Formats: sequence, C-alpha cells, structure tokens
Amino acid sequence: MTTIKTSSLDSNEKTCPHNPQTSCGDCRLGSICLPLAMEDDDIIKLDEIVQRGRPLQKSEHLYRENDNFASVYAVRSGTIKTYRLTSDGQEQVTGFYFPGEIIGMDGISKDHYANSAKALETASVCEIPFNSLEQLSTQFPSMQRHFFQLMSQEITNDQQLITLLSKNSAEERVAALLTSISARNARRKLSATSFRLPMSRTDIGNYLGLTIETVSRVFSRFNKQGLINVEGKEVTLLDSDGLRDIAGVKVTEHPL
Amino acid sequence: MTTIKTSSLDSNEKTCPHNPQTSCGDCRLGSICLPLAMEDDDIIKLDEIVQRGRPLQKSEHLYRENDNFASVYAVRSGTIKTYRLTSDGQEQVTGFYFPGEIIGMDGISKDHYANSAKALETASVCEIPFNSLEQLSTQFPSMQRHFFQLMSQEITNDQQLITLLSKNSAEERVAALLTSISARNARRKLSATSFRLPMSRTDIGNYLGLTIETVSRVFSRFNKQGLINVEGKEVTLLDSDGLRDIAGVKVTEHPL
DNA sequence: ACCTTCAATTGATTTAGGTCATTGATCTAT
DNA sequence: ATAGATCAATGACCTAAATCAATTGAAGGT
Repeated sequence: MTTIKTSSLDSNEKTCPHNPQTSCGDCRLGSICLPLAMEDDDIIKLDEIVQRGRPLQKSEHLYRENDNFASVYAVRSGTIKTYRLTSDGQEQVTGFYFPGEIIGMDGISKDHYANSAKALETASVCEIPFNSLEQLSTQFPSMQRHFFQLMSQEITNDQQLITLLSKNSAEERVAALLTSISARNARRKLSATSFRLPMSRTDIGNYLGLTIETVSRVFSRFNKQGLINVEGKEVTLLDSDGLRDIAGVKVTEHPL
Repeated sequence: MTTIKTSSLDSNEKTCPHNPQTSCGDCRLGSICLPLAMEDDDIIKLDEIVQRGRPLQKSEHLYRENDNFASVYAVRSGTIKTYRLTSDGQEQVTGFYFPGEIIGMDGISKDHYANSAKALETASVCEIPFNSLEQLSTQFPSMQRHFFQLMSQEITNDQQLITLLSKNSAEERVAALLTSISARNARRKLSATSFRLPMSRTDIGNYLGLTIETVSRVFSRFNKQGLINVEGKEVTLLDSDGLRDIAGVKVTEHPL
C-alpha cells in the first residue's frame, strides 16, 4: 500500500534528507512529544513507523480540512496553526502547535481531517501513519495508553479555550495566550520571557475571538503598563507574574 | 418508580430501570452509543465489563473535577451536564450529554477528571471501567478504533463550540443549541420539534457564553417571530429550517 | 396555606469590544 | 526604485450584549 498524500511528504526513508534525525529515542523533543514513560521497546517500534519528511515552507499546508485522514503529525520544528472554515467561509483558528506537540487527531472520527493545518513559518513534522499506530497500540499497551492520553489532553485544552472565550475579557485572553506560549517555550528550554510570536495579529485575534484592532490595543496597553515589551512580533515579558495574574488561568501541563 | 417526569424521556426500555437491561447488544441506544460497526464479538465482551449502577437523582454528581479517573460513562437515560471551575471559582458548562453519549474521556490524560458531571434530571449511566476498556482494546482492534473515534468526536465537538463562541451572535448560538438538541433527539427517535429542555436558562447561558437575560430575550424574540414556541422549558420548533439558517452551523453527525 | 428561595422575563442603562477609517512600516514583485 | 500588498497601530463612533433593577412565577419546606 503506497500512501498518497495531498501535501507532499515524500520520503518514506527513515533518514531525513535534510537534517537526518534518525530516532525518536535521540530526539531532544522526546520527553515532550512522548511525555509519558514509554518503554524503550515502544520507542524503538515507534521509530520504525515514523516518517520524517521534507520541511514545509511558510504558509504551506500539511493537510486540509476534509482531506482523507491517514496520519497524525508531531511538530518537529516551526509552528503550525490549525483552523476550520465556518459555514459562511470564515476561518476559525483552533490552535497553534509548537515542536513536540501533536496534530491531526481530530481526523480520526470521520476519517477526514476536521481542520486544516498550515505552517506559520518553515516547519518540519514527523508523520505517524495512523494505521501503524493503531496496530502498534494493540501490541504495546503503553503506546495505546499514551495516545489515549494525548487525545484526552487535546480535549482538555479545547475546553480551556472554551472557558477563555466564554468568560474572559480581551486582556485576559491575550495574557493567557502569552503565558501559554511562554510556558511552552520553557518546556522546550527556550526563553520563557523573550520570544518571537510566529503568528500574525490576525491569527491571534481569530484564535482568541477578538478583532485585530483589539489585540493590537491590548498589546499596546500591556506595553504601556510595563507588563511586556512588544515590537511587532518580538515580545519580551517584563512581568510574567503580573501577566499570569491577569490571565487568571491555572496553568498546568499544556496550558492553553 | 412509575412516574418519570421528564416528558421526553419516559422509559420505553424493555427492562425496568431498576433491573437494568443486561446486554449492550439489546440496548436500544446501541447504534448511538456504539455508532460504528463493532463486531458482535466485541459487543459481547463490552457487556462483560460494563457496570450498570443505580440511577442518579437530579443534581447528583456522577464524578467531580479532580476525582481519580477510573471509568468513562455512557448516558443511558436522562441528561448530564459537565462543567469545570475557573480559577476564580465560576462554573463553565462544557457540555450537555444525552442518552447514548459518552462522558469522562477528559479524565484520561491526567488520571483525574477535568470536569464535574452532574445529573440535570434523574439519569442512569453505564459505567465502563477504563482499565478493562484498555485491555479489551488491545485484544479487539475494532474496539480500540471505536474509542479513538469517540475521543476524536469529542475534540471536533469542542472545536465546534469554540467556533460558535468566537464567531456567532447570541441568536446564532441559541439557534445552534436548539438545532443540536433537536438533531440529537431525532437520532434517538424522539420528536425533533417538541421537547423539554432539561437544563436551566442559566446553564444554557453559561454553556453559550451568554448571560441568562440574553438567553431569555433571544427565546422571547424567537417566540415572537414564530420560530419556536417556548413555555419555560417546554419548546416546540415551529420553523426548524429557519432556525438552522440562523444557526448557520453545518450540522453533521453529532452537531454541537 | 404560607413563607422562602430560586428561575425566568422584561425594561433601562452602560460598556467592552466591534466597525470604520487613516497612517506608517514592511514586504514583494515588476 | 517604485507601485502595490500586507500588517500593525491608533483614533472616532457605534452596537450587541452585559449589567442593574424590578416583577412575576414556580418549587420546596414547614
């Protein structure tokens, strides 16, 4: 069975032509992408099914809403946004995904992706063919468990966003997003206080249920209040605690 | 117990509520609770692990946020609402669950429920111990597949709600909820046009990110426009198509 | 039947954030 | 280089829904 994909992830080889990262065991994202104690055995098996393809260019799609579902993907580098179209054709951003995070699980239920996934910057992903994952999961209970947990995590993340949209003000939403990105950077041993936002103001507004103008104003206000320093996409959190207070979100494992 | 006050859900099950049906194969909800072609073998096995407990009284909790996770539950009769508490102690309703629908999957990722689950009226559930389900899933691929799909469905439902909260007006949200309940009733062979809302206006508002007053006003307006007929919790959809147009939500399998 | 409490409706007023419009920076392509 | 996009910031205003307030109705307990 040869896989036919809409977005071209050509290489079926285990070694990536560009920057050969040969093993999940060696991946420095390992503990994020595979947060739970998976046994070494399982990781070796996982290695065997993971496809490491060529990088996606900025604004290139990994898959589109309604494409046939075949694989989930682990983000290896860069940032991916997922979005769906409303009945009247508007875009609704449903998530931003950083290295170590998994996308595509929404496609399982109907065998078609419910979201589109688009690179916000040059990005690379590990493709995990779902068939193989399923098979592996029947053989390795810890693998099955792990994947159940990932999906469950996705559910609770979505519910956290629901709460944010339903209960929080514009300032709280933006503060929550900044806090979330900061925490996720920290987890990857990157700066928790100084980073470049990979997404546009439009995407932020769309994700948070706000207009671009409101997002822009909130950034300016935070800047004026000395909570952050913004210059375009470059952000420095000057008062992370203050920001977290405003966010008023219990920041847990995978916060937002 | 002879009187079941919930008009729409009086028990026409073959077996009495206190001596609950003994087999998933016989359950008239079967095709909803187990929407996919699970093989007969699997269903028999499922039967063996499912616990059928005593009914929950109105406002009784099935489990609470942060309780140890052990089981997922299929709603058998009645309605369950799930909710989580915000950092400042407010309630956020995350879902309403009708017979045939599954709750508790949010508990898998952290081994603790992320939501509380409370009966909105007398309700009964089938408890499915997760350990057993996991074991069974390693033996029966179609069972594993089914459960992956259920979780994926939950993700897409949550994303649909995110979109609703982020993009739609009060009227659109209420119309979407009514349309969703109507569709879910239809799936259970109940009236799609006339039913009793099992939840309060407060719960509706909370779920839809609106105040109780706004919900009330929208109901009144719909009533005045002849779209629906409301008397308290009793609703009749007089113009389902018009309502669906307002909702502007592509109603799919498990719509909201 | 009576009191208390909670749920729902409806009206009057306020406000957060949306809409519209302008401007300046970057980017991109010819 | 230059014209045309695209993105971001900010000001003026406007509107949908929140807030505040009052009333009624239904449910529950004694």
